[in-house]
Amino acid sequence: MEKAYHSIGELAEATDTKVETVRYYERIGILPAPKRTSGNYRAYSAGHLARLSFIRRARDLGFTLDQVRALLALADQKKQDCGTVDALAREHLADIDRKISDLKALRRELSGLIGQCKQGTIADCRILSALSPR
Amino acid sequence: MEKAYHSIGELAEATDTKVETVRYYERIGILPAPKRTSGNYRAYSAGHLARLSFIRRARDLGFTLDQVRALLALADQKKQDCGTVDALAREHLADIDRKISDLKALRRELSGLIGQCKQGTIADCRILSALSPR
DNA sequence: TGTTGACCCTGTACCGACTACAGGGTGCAG
DNA sequence: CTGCACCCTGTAGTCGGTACAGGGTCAACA
Repeated sequence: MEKAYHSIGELAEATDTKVETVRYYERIGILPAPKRTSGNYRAYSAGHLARLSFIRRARDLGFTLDQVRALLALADQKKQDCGTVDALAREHLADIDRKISDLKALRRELSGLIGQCKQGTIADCRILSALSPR
Repeated sequence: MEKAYHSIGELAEATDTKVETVRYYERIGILPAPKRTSGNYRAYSAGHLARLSFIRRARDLGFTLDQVRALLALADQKKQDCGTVDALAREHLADIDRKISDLKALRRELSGLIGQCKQGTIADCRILSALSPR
């Protein structure tokens, strides 16, 4: 049988989170405060583990904590249609696409600059002049 | 003839920066404090404009303020070989490549989830279950 | 039984790179 | 001379944590 409760350290390790971060999530109200042991240690249930896993995974996917809050709120009130969730994800995908194309533009620009300074002095460094006011 | 001095608002507009950000740059010592008018307004020279343009452009390209500081220090002490600058840029390019591939992986994952929830209820939403503990 | 040492507690301050006021002063046009 | 846009300083807030300081708890081992 599974252990009924987990310490904060176990929870943190299981979800690849720092202990301080778990406490931070509790403080900002995204992870409910668990029961305490007689020694005042936090005692987390499987539900806490599930919720923290959800939060971490969504964070890994780049959702902000506010978006995670929204997703959790939706998940909590079941029986609604999940178009809202889909819309949230689509919006997020559009953000990601924007970032990717920005980074690609940046990459092109920067890689064009590299390797042009092999023996020059700062005075005629192409990277610095590319960054200088046009 | 060009105007000799610029107000903080003009400088900000010319470099697409917020006025508060310009003051912030001065406070952290990356943009030198300009002369003041009799009314205690900041009066920026063309040199300030050039330096701020440099900072903003480097920031747009994703350099941190610390990296910008390093670039400015190099640019200031001319006549050195610019291999250092080149190395800094190469390092940065590697960062960009990492970011791009991370985002692409994320994109794949997220776009696989989207569009699977057309008529379901939250109870069987694939996005939510993909986020739930495995 | 006593003492290590790993873990836990609270509270607060800090990070980067800004952003947003509050509460006041300046400068110019009508 | 009044109104308004702009400027000043100083401080606090944003996001998502991270890093202590200064203590308490617990289990194992001598």
